[in-house]
Amino acid sequence: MPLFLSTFVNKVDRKGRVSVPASFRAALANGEWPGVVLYRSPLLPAIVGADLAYMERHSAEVDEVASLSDPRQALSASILADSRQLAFDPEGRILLPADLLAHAGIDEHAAFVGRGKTFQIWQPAALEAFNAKAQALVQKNLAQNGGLA
Amino acid sequence: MPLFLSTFVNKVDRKGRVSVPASFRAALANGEWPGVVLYRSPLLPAIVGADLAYMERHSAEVDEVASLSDPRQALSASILADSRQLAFDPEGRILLPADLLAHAGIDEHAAFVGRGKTFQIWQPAALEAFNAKAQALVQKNLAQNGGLA
DNA sequence: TGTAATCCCATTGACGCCCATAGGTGCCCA
DNA sequence: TGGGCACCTATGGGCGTCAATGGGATTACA
Repeated sequence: MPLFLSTFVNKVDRKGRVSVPASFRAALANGEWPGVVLYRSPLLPAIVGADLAYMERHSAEVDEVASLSDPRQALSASILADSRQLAFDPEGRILLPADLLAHAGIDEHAAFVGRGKTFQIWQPAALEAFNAKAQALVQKNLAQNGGLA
Repeated sequence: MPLFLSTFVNKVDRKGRVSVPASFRAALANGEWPGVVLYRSPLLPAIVGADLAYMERHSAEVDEVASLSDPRQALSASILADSRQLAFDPEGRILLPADLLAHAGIDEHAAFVGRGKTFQIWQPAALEAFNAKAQALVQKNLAQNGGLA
């Protein structure tokens, strides 16, 4: 099981290529296949990254019939359909598809954000705004509960 | 076990041929036989694609006697009866039978949709409509549960 | 003998591979 | 303990290869 930590901002070159942070590559390398799976987050303006094993778990949930009635299956199915398998080039880069770039609003730079078993790719400014909101929410919650983190 | 991911739209040429996406061909190649099995989806206006091993699993469910009383067996039996085995041509294309095309309403373009252990072939506009509905269902559910995907 | 399916060849455009450079960091050795 | 060096990561660009597509020719079947 991979573990994605920390945040890295890398450049998107003219061809749409980005270096995947070396530590993320190392986490992905545990699997059999040298690459990553990406799909558009259903709720956020971000791209989600995971390894093949993660997709296989989704695959196990999708069954011949159901799907339409069961929201959980519908989610897994739509993720499978939306995802793409991207291999690393010899330098550890991937080519980001145009529609994924559009979904996240990414142009010059891409921010890789570790989220544990998966990671996300954001447009840096959008990430900053999202983080600020998340911060505020956390602060408010801690104040209410008097918790010390 | 193959893993079909992502969505690809390919052209149907004048002769009724379509290129099967290279990554799907790779997933199918794990099996012994260079081709694919197709049948009409019982629920959706789409064609279902799978490998031979998948059909063998259906075959195992169907018993000489029973069938009609058990809905699951009945489904497997009808799928086996409706399915056909199509070989790739040297370029990796298949010739889509006319009745399958009619069932899915496919004319100019065919959308190959990964669903994990199987895939589907749709008429692109119909797929878009279906995806929109599935999206709405997913959104509603995620919003309610506060999940972050 | 006509219709249809399969094979073969050609084209093109995208993608993956190779090379080269730079900057930064950590390591080794004096 | 300080300096120098080597490696690794991130980046840019040119080129070859393969996937997708079109069309013609040959073969198989009715």
